[in-house]
Amino acid sequence: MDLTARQRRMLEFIQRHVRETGYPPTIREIGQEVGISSTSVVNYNLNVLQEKGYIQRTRETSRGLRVVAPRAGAAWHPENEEYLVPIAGVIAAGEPLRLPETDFSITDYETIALTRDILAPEPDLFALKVKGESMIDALVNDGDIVILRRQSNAENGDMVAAWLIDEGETTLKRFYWERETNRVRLQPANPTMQPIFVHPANIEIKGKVVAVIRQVQ
Amino acid sequence: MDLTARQRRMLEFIQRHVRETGYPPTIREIGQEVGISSTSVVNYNLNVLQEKGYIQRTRETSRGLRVVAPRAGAAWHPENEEYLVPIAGVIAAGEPLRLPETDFSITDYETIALTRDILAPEPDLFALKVKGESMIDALVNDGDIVILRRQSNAENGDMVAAWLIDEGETTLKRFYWERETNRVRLQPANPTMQPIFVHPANIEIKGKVVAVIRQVQ
DNA sequence: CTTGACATAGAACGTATGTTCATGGTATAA
DNA sequence: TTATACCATGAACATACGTTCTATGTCAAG
Repeated sequence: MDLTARQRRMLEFIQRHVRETGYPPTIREIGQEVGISSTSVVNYNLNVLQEKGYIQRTRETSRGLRVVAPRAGAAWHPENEEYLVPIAGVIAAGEPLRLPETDFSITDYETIALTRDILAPEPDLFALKVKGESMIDALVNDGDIVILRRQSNAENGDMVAAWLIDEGETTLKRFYWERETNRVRLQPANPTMQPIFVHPANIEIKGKVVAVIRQVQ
Repeated sequence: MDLTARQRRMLEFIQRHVRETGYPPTIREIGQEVGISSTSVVNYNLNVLQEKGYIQRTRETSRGLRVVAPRAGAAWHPENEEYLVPIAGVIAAGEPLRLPETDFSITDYETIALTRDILAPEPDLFALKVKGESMIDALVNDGDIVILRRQSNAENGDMVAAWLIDEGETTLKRFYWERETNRVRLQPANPTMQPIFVHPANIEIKGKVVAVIRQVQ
């Protein structure tokens, strides 16, 4: 499912052209940029890009192109600065955090649009809606939306969404591995609250929190 | 510098078309949408729109259109979903909240771009950066960005930014006026914390909190 | 070697689409 | 009234642009 160098250049040029002019390039413009003299070759490669899911085409329509989600996670709207993050589900203290095994694409989920001012776009972003008031110690309340980067490990100080296996609990805390005692300290964001300590084998990290959005009332 | 109803519909259709398909419409597509049978009329009105600064055109280019900002200082660019909110300053417990007397424009301040998914755009929105950990009872921490609507009154249940005159303190709390005792209860968002009670004359409401954005780490 | 899948080139074709022109209606001001 | 600016119509035209067809080259599998 990989792209050839040519196809990658074509894809990047299409995105750049849309960003700079406001409309997609023609077959001939793409050919000129990438160094293809034949329109049929460009057309052929555009069809390949479409089959691989990178673009959508509209038949017999000039500039009938659009770049769609190139891969799972965050996806750009080429025409503007904002981008989409899939809302993968709900996070609640008592429930396991069930995420799709494979990469999930924005086409399968509700999404929330973010801007670069809020968070730099990157692959593997997803969002969760908070249910219940159990995350208040992380300064996160019912209804808040947390944006996470999918990863299964963490560095000290990261705010992570983790599943505590023995307790059967999902939690949002700052992660600190204490080497000397080989235990993990999970520190609430609220400095007035006490940390909890768990064994490294008892924790399953689901992702790193990179932003929180609260819509008041 | 005003637009006719037709021109406004054309502009809106162009924006919608770009948003939905990824490329601008043709002259004929615009005509069909707006109810103009003649391509020259559409062309004529497109030129008017261009002269008035609402769009840019590229000659002899199919779909060579782009919607641009209708005028400098406008709060949002019609071609994308995002819009700008001025960051008016800093909010901290110990400091008075000094806001400009007159309406302030985004040209005079740093801004943060938001999307409609986060908050519906409206006039009189502004943002404040939180300094210090004194607002933790409102589930707002150092570095968070709160989005407010400028208003000097509040309804019961609103989360407001208020200045407590006697105490010389700024605070973020939910506002409840208790008619029987004629006092105002300011309720922390964190349900484990206790409310405070103030006399109505002792409170100066600066705005209503409509969203909170946290960039973690 | 032959076969077939894949990538490329060039040219011819049809149509989608912007441009232009001749014409006319409706206002408002002189 | 006449003049003028503005807004609209429909048709003809030129070309920008997607589609298709034939031909060629490469490479791995049989």
